[in-house]
Amino acid sequence: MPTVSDVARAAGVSRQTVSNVLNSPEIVREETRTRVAAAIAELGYRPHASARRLRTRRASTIAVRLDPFAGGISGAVLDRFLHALTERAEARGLSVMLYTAKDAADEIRQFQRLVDGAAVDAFVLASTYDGDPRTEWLIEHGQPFVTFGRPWGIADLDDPLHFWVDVDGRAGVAEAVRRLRGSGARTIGFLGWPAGSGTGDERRAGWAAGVAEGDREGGVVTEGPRAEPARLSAESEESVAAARAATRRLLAQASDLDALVAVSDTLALGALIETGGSLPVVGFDNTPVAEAIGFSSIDQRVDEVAAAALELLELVGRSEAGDPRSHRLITPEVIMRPPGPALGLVG
Amino acid sequence: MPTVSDVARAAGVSRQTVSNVLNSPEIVREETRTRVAAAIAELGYRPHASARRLRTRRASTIAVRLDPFAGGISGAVLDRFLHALTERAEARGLSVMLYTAKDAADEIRQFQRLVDGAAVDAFVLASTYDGDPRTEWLIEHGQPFVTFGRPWGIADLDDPLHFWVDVDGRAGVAEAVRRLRGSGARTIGFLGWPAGSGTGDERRAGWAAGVAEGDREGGVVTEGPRAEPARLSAESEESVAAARAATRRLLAQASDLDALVAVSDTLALGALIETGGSLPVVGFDNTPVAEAIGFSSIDQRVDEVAAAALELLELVGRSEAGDPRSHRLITPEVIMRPPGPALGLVG
DNA sequence: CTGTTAGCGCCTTCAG
DNA sequence: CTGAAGGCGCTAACAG
Repeated sequence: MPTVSDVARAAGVSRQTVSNVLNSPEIVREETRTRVAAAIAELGYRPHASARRLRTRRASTIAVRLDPFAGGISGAVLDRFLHALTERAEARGLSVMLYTAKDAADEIRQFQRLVDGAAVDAFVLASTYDGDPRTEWLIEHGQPFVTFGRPWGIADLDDPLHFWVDVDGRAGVAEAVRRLRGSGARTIGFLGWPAGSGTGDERRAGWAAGVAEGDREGGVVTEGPRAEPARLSAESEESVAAARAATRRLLAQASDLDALVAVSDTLALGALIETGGSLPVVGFDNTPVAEAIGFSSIDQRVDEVAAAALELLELVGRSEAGDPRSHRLITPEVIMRPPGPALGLVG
Repeated sequence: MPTVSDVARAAGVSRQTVSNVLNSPEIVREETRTRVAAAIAELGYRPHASARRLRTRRASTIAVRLDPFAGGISGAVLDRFLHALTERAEARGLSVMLYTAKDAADEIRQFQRLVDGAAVDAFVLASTYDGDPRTEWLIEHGQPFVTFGRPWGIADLDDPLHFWVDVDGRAGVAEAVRRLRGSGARTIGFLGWPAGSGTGDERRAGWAAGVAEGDREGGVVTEGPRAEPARLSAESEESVAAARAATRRLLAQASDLDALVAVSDTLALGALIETGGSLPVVGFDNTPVAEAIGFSSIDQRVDEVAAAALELLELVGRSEAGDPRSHRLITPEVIMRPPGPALGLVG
């Protein structure tokens, strides 16, 4: 492989000029630049990434953790995010490197390894939780990072050192309720996870807000039964079987249900199976199953998330306290699919 | 960060000795080794990956293409493979780097980029096809690679330069037929892709073999109707809707069907929906959907595939013509799940 | 704008 | 077994 020296010799300039043409072309005279470019093309020169890394002390690589495949229908969201991230990163001249970890402590050891070896110069984390030691470590060690998922500690939400992107589940679910009402549904239930998961609580709040909004519009008093959503909501673990049971409970306590919003496609599927498709159900994540079976779902728009994450990475370190640019909330998209016939569970 | 020189000074040895302790500890005297190790631990020294790469001209990194998310239920298999690969690679001191490509030509450009930049020193390709230009390029340029998927050109199957791992779909489907028969089914149909896809044809062949085997055991003459499988087989595109239509056709021409094997979980799902769960159906890929809904499926054992792929990578270049070690066929696992009630489509 | 000088941290000679 | 040089390919500083 030719090196900068070869190119320099061929173009009749110094090595440094070649380097300039590649890294700061604007400071090189037009004529010289084209001559060098010609030599580069002719020799088929390609910069040697390792050498550049050693010199610049930057890897132009971001690390992403790949969990040991949790399974479940919704596990695929992170994979989709990864696809999107890889594509966007490439466009910015960044590479994506993967690592795995058993737990947070193990992951921190991986941080050490990757940082010390200068293999990587930024991290993208998913699935953050309250008091996450990983973000603490990264902040403490001055490592640039972005999380997909907001920090769930209240005080951290505006931490200018914590750059995050998240999907506004609350807005998404509220919009789904609106859409269901638009197509005639009046009593809309919710199938959620047990309280305590930040994500799930947000989505439930979105449903409650959507229902309250409908009640106001419909002239229902705030104390009325439809404005008290507890009766219309049930909790379930993330499994189809549990979702079926929860749906049964829900129908028992609210036989007037017109439609359901579920916190995940897994739960939505359970509800669909249990009801035989007689009720419109909206899931969350717009997984391949939703598409295959043909039920409505809320898409996280991982593509936007990936783009935002990379934008934020560029700001890391340059942000002031309270800078709103240190985080980004993406509004998901409600994908409505015609109910009933497409499902084929009833007929 | 401390460097080898710092460690050497602290331990009172030369830089080279430190390097030896790290790379070929057996040639260093025990006592020196422990002294150096102590210095390493005390200073918190970590080798600098970029510097090492520059010197050794090896990246210890393998590249994997991440497709722009094809969607579909079965797309997840590659993701699962990626998870497994990352884990296994890490254990061997290798990193996994991702790239994307629009088409084969684009992918070859990526090869160029990654190879010339010395960012990567081996490739793992998935979804190979007959006359794949990618493998040709890699062989021509002496780049180590393994494919997940056998080369579908007949002449290439034993090419000692083409290292591949694949899942034995034929054996898997034959075993599924056997298992269905074991639980009482006598007339077992097949729902496949249109002929021409290597993978699909193999799976169909496995079904035909399994049926013929059952006929022999049952004392049926080879010319009998059950030994002529055409009637029991239908073709469908990879979509739930198409699978439902194909299932209808199949039932029309073979109303005596006891069970079905499908070439994919998508088609299996279509068959299940169409039959309302009244027939046992075995899918392929053991996707989360199969697990969630509870139907049987054939698992590709991506973990074994990943392990085999990495083993093969170590052999690349050292293999002689006809060396059977240049490829590996993994037998998939048939996961039987109790039918009917778990599905909940009927009751 | 261009050229010169000096390493980045490591490992592979080659002598001791 | 250990130590002394040299250089992988690149770019940050400076001097012209």
